Amino acid sequence: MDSMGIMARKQTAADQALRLDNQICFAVYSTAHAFNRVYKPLLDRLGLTYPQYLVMLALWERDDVPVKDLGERLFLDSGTLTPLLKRLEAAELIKRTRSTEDERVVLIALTPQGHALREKAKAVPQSILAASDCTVGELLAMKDEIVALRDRLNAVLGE
Amino acid sequence: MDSMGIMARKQTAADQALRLDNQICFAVYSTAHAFNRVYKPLLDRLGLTYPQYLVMLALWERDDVPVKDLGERLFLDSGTLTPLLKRLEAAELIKRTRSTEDERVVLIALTPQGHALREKAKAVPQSILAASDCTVGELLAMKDEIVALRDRLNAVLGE
DNA sequence: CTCAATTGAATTGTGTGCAATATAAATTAT
DNA sequence: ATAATTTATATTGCACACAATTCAATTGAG
Repeated sequence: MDSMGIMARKQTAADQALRLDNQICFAVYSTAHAFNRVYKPLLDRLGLTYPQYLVMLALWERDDVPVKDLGERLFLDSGTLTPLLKRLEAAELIKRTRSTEDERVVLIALTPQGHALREKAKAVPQSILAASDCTVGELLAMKDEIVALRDRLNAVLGE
Repeated sequence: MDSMGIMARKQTAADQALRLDNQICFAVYSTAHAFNRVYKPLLDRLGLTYPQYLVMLALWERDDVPVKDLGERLFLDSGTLTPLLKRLEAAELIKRTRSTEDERVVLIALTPQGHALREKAKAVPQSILAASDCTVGELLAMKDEIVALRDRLNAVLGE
């Protein structure tokens, strides 16, 4: 109790930094969850989870790619992607085939159903935009800032 | 192939919105993971995972609270918190006791070790700040924007 | 006062996320 | 050409995250 009294008198910068409200990181973390919850009912209709949706977005842009490529684009590793991709294959949205050129490589290709799902997915971003209650311009500006932050963090991780 | 040719000619707004790079949501999602990876080595020294660290931050601010309270502050439910809190109890950082007033309520209190860990944790925010390579002002501004977005998303979820 | 409805935690089941390890294929170095 | 190293994916184990369910305790309407 004595030390608490002393602490209360000198609130250091370190103390302030430990406040939950001050942490950008918690802001990002909790916003990611909020997005996930908004996406859930929309993606349920497509039979996808949010990470699966991200994989499909990546594949709709470029198809017939190694797992490695997908991992680099989504910042995910094989421990995450392998089971996820097996579920997408079980749902017959993708096909996994080992490359003949390099037997280590597994190529991910969309099935006709996988391609077709893109049309149903087109409605999703609009609903998200509505839920965010922002203009496209505001969201894009914020996105650019966040991506810049992410890239700096990833740069530190790569030594 | 024919339909692809037609698609290429008329790139609609819906097509653009499905691009991975354009999704603020992916920006938030991937930044949360990047933060997690930066935090990992720092929190390993405290013996905490990132969600456990968030719980400790919350408890360092206010102690002796029901699980429900923690859940509301962190946007997490009992399915996530119950096992996490059991691990913190096993690590002797917190104590879980059923309230005598309302037997349904489980109160979470810090142990002396739990309180003590706060001192070691003070170094963490500084390291994160350094990794983010931003000024405090920039981070706070970005944090406020992201929190505003999160709150709007959560508002939609609450009907 | 009583019994149905509500509430707070815990449990169960599914799906990430990642570290650590394993394995097989390809590359390089000798 | 063969051993050592590197590379791409898979596996295992642990820790979230959340929907759905369960269960006990409390509240509230009649």
